[in-house]
Amino acid sequence: MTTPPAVESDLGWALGTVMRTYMAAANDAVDGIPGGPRGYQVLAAANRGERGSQLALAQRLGVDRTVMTYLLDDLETAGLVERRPDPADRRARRVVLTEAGSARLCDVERRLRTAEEHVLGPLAPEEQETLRALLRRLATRTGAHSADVCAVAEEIQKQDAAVARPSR
Amino acid sequence: MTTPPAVESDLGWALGTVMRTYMAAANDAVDGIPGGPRGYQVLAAANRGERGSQLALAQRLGVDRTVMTYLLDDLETAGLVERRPDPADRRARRVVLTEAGSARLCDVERRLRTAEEHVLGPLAPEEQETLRALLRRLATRTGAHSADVCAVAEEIQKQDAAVARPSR
DNA sequence: TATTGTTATACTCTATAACTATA
DNA sequence: TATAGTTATAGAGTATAACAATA
Repeated sequence: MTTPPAVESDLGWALGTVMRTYMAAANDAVDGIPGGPRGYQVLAAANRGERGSQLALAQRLGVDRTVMTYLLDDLETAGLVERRPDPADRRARRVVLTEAGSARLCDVERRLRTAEEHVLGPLAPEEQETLRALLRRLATRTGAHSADVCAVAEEIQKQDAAVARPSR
Repeated sequence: MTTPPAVESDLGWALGTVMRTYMAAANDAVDGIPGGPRGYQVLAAANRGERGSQLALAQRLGVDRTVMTYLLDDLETAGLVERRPDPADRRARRVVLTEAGSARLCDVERRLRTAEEHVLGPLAPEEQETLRALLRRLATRTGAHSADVCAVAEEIQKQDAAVARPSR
């Protein structure tokens, strides 16, 4: 009835707050890049030579494929990327970095490193590395089979049933 | 010129991916609550008895104060909270939980715990606790003086100058 | 004059559906 | 028939500005 034991790890609030702080810093760092942080991530993917389709790229960034079209339109207009026909599949396009895009990416990555250091600033260096590693593992794992939402829903319903039965 | 050393800790991508995964699970868990995850956080704040203004609450959640109005409208319509006049300041309103709101909050918190466990599932128990602790510290710290964006911008400009000078 | 909260309006972002061209 | 990509339209979410009440 009083304050409950400590339900308050409040992962949601912490994640959201850190995310907002990071987004504010990142938005500042990628200022001028069409599409903001996402535009940067497209540039980074193109630089890595990831030759997946636009669809695959969109899924990795967690956006709709139509959004990717607009994003690439803007990046192409800005002269940072080019869409070239894929010789293997004439439906698909390959996204490649222009020289200007490459230079811009290099510049932005430096700014982003600075921004990240500020966001993680409150933690000790080894703690920063721990956090990065944990988040990275979580992201790659959950990214792999991202449709576990169904499993969660099922388990919740099971619990609902279990709770509804005895205590009422 | 080749792949750079390892700029690829890619904090931004990892944070974004984990955030999306969590949001998907949380949206499911708070299904039915007006305003979704934010509605829940308002309930949780009200339950804690945080008697700050709507404005303060909005800032904590990182939303505009006008959004808070709509959010509270919906929560009040659903009979989960009430707006009562603040005796100390007749401009302000106090947000208090109704009995139904309290019950609903209890239910949702159980669902959220389950969802969180699934999101953090890929990590070992002690790693989960480490991640929670690190995020919490980061959130409270950065939340405290959240306007450090200016400091970041300044430092970036300094670096821009330093980079532009010698290598060009 | 500054601040809390509300309302109305406008804008941005995103998804939906329909279309073209390839496979 | 199914898929990659584009386009147009509609919708949700959000911010902006103007307002009333109070400090």
